[in-house]
Amino acid sequence: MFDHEREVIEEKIKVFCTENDIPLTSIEWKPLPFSGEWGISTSFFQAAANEARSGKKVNVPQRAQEIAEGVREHLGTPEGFSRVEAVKGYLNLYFSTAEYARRVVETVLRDKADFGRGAPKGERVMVEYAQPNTHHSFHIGHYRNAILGESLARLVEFAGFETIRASYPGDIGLGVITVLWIYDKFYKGQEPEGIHERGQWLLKLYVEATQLLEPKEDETPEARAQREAYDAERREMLRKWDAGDPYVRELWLRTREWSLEELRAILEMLDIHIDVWFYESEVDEPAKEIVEELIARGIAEDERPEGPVIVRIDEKLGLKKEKYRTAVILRSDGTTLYLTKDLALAKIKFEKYGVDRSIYVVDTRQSLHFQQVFKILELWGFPQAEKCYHLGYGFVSLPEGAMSARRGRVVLFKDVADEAVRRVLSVESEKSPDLSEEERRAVAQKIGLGALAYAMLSVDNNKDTVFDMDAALSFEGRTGPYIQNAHVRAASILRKAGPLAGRATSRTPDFDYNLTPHEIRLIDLISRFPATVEQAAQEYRPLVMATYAYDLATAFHSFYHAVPVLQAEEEGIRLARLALVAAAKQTIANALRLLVIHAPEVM
RNA sequence: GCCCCCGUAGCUCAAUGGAUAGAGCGCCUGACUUCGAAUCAGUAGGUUGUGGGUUCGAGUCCCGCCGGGGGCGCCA
Repeated sequence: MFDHEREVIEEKIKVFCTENDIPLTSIEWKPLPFSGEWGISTSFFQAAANEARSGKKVNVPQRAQEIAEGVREHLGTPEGFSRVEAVKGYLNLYFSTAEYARRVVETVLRDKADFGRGAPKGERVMVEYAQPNTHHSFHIGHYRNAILGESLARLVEFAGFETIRASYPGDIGLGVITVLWIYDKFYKGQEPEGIHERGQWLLKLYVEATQLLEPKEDETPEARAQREAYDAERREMLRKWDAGDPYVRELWLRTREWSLEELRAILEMLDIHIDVWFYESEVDEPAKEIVEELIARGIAEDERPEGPVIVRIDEKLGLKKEKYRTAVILRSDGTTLYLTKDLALAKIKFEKYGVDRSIYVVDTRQSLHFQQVFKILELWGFPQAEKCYHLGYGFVSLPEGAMSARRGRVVLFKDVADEAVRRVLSVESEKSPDLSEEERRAVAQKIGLGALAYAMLSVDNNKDTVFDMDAALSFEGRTGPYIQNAHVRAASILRKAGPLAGRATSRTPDFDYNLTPHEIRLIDLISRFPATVEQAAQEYRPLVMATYAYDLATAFHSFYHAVPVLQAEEEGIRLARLALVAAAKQTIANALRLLVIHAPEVM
């Protein structure tokens, strides 16, 4: 945000170093650790170390300090800065707060929802997430995936990438057929009312079917014969699906739609809007063609009929140790695999959608799978392969152990969301008694889902988590509602200010009074928002934004308590602080938006 | 056997190779006749699993070891 000032100073530092024969390599700026003042900082350890390496006998920390002092004298006090100091090898430049504060607030109030948006990057990125299997129900693990993917999509989009959101439901496979089988055999014609009821019912059928089809200990010969007969029926159904049997296909499409309806309803609730839907079943045929091409080009080896079609990735790359191993891309019976379909899908993404970089938000347990996909794409000759990225995340387990759809041991997202709303409502009636019933529900949903989203996004993605309802739905401390509350408090002040708020925001007031450290801290954080967006997007890490949003909210809450706004003595100060409150509110809202969390006016 | 991830306060987690390793929860102390207490201010709590190495500087990078989790030719 202060690039120009920085460049001017960098130029001067370079001149000083050249004149004094100091081997400066690069200048890197960091925000000054906050201690009541606000500014930027750089250090000279690198330059001093360079001298040491070139043979001069120097003590690096001492020499760094000498250089810093030299630079300080050379710079004097540049335009726009209040003071410059050299401490322990660091050069610290403190901003003249009045001018900088005004500039920050003015920028935010001018750009509004666009404050922090990066310049167009000229690249198209596709983020693939929301890949639940159909004929199941959406559980809390799927939720982590969806919220992580959506936050990432919003981040890269806001940072300046043209962004396409893709969903890839697994709509076929033995698990799906298992549900079709039991439905057709025992429940034909039944259909619960209600989108979520219907979706969840499919999961119940799956659990029941699994029990019927799983071998038991000490099973009687009759039971065993029964089970094997069931299994034969199931396999026959899979064969029929594969052969395009009209009856099985119709049944499959109809029940699949029940799942997809539920998925769409949940995504809608989460404010997620998918641009492109890929279905596993649709890439099956293209996948087969790809195998032929890879064989023809000598990348894959056909061991049929004795074995499958494979790619010896390590061998092709000339690696001695096993790393990517050998991947099977076609079963010996000619059917495709997960990997085959991902190859086909990647080709479609590159060629049909023209994506330059491709991000896969998928469980970290599949990291070998994706490494294999990316390496095969590379061997195949796609230049985009190096810009493919697997954003893995740790799986979500329950206090009683891993979730298991087969055993029906899952925590459904819908149940958690409902519970979240209930809990918010119970505290809300006392917090804001004036709301209408309708408003109250709408707000409760925003707060409940905000708590949930923040609980997911505030943990580094590669860590496994145990889902704890009480922790995830906590509203106090480092949580979504804490941040939302800062936004609400800002909104409240602006409402109470009446016409004064309009005056404060239409023409940015001056900040030429003695700012408190609370105000400076707040402005400091606001000014860091654009760089934070860039960093989070560059590193594909929503956590960076989650941490920032909390820090910003903390700064606002502290400011709120310590610094009077409407009660400030002079009108000039009132106006300036009102403008600052408006800027803080806007920045909090922008940050929350990137975390897929609503910023309500009241709560 | 090989590969990947993790190990930081009692618990859950942060920390582009930089200044005194930070938050939340929990514990204890204070602050609502005052812009909304889902808040704030403060106390206590650490040999960053361990042994080496690189570096002016290591929680962070490299190597070994210990502990936990995940993955590895026809599941997804």
